[in-house]
Amino acid sequence: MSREIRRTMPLLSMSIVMQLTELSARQIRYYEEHHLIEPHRTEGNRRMFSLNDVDTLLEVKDYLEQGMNMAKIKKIFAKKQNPVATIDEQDLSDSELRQIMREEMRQAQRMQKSSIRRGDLSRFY
DNA sequence: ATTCTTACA
DNA sequence: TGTAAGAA
Repeated sequence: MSREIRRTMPLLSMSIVMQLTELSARQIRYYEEHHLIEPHRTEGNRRMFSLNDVDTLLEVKDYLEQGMNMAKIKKIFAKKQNPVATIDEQDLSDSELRQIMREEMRQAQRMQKSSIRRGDLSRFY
């Protein structure tokens, strides 16, 4: 199974993601409304999150804890998807840009160090 | 028992 | 953002 599939496969319930991220259901749903994540839905309309969703939420949480508002966070993710086209150099300040880069590094480390090994998910159930 | 949507002190 | 209400 490719790594891409493992990270996008929808397998985490709301309650589990709440524990993993320490965010409230209200917050998680709110960030979804703002298109920061797009969890899959089950037949019963329940949200199913992927490991990528969890990583994104953790990144959002970091920005939030540093006092950033939704507007700025949305710009950050927008730029992450479109690094060239609509770049307004004055959109984000230099200090904000540096802050973003720090989070990117932190994010990159999480991707490497915390690889989910066989059996690891069992403790969540 | 859990999660979903909608609405609001 | 929290929380309550009603539905699924």
